[in-house]
Amino acid sequence: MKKEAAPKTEATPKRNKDLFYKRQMQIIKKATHLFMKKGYAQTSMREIAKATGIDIRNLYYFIKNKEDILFLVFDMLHKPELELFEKQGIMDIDDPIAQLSAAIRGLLDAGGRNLDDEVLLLYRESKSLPKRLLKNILARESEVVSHIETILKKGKARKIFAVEDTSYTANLIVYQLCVYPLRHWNMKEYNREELSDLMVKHVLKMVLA
Amino acid sequence: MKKEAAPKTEATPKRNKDLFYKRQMQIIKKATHLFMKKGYAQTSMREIAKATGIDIRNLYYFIKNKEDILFLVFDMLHKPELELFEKQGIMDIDDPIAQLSAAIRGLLDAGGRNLDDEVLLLYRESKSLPKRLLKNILARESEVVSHIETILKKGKARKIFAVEDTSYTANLIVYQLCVYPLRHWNMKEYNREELSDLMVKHVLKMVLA
DNA sequence: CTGTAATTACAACGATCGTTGAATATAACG
DNA sequence: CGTTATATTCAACGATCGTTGTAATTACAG
Repeated sequence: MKKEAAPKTEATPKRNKDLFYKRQMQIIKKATHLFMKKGYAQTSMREIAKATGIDIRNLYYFIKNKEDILFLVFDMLHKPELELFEKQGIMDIDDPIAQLSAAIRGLLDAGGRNLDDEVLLLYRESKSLPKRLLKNILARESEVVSHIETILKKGKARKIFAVEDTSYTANLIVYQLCVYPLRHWNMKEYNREELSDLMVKHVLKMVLA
Repeated sequence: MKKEAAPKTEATPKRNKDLFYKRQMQIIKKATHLFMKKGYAQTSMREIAKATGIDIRNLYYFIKNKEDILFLVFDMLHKPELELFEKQGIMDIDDPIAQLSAAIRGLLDAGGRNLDDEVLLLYRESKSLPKRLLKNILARESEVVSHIETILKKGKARKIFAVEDTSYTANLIVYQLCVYPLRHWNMKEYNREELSDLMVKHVLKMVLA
């Protein structure tokens, strides 16, 4: 409402960066947990301060403001998903079926056991971010979708997959990975591994020629 | 935090009920619009008052408190979905394929053009409801899932559908109906009708033997 | 017309929110 | 050691939040 500055935290210490970013990460992690549990708007800065053991006024030395925390949280949550495609060798797998399966399993395990509520957080709190930052976040997610679409196109070209609209289906696949966090109330019966298998099967049935 | 009373609005006028519920509905509709646009926590009672033209203190004559409004909003949004199965003849269709297709198209058109953001609201703000009310809301949604599962089971018995876990797939189908509202940023290319067709095709491909 | 119930008009409460500045202590460098 | 950069300690601000009670007014019943 008041200022709309850069997402960067104002203080940029030149020496001993480690400690600064360590504290920042400490804040982000605690905030993530609180945001997931109570929601962004329902979590006060005082709660974050208490959870981290850092005084409220001190908090503002490490982060710019509350919105900045939310942005940093999203930033952290999406990192593993992108690294999956960039650093790990998924895009190098030749067989489209094996590649798609690996991508799905990889994305499901990307955030460890966290992914569950993390994605929910993204969908839930995206309206709390200013448009500029939201676009930044969503652009990252679009990258993931693009990677999936690339796999689909290759499979389609080899006549292994039969998908009408690769963009739509890629979106649907990424979207499906969040069924559990978003609909946990109806799906308590499955554990992570069962769910992985079910998803791979469903997706393959959906795209196979 | 303070009281946890019944979800019913305290005042129950005996005569001239119409006007009372008319005002209540007026509040709910405006609130729905505000909640969808800004989010529940970010919408103040004063904004609702201003939007309806009713004084803040008078608002509390028609509704119990802010949470009550959110509950009534959800209550209103889910009504068309349930009526689709109960009042309309979808459950009477014999052919599972035609029945499933009709159910999907019906659910997509249930809320008219509203459905889009309405579902987003449910997923986004469910944590703002106390557990008791949340369970009530989710139970309604489970009814929809149950109806879908019934259709799937019939098709499976007739060997028209091939689904491993009807419960999971039913959840997945209902879930898929909300792709657009939840991922609108990536899917601006499709209009409602195109999306209807795509969904029916995808779902059928997913369940057909 | 009279009495009763439904609605509106009206202001103030305590609580909590996000945010800020200055003075002091600690650690790193020459 | 002395200087400089980094980190911690501390209290108070204005703003907005959700909520409440009572008295005056309207609409309807007999």
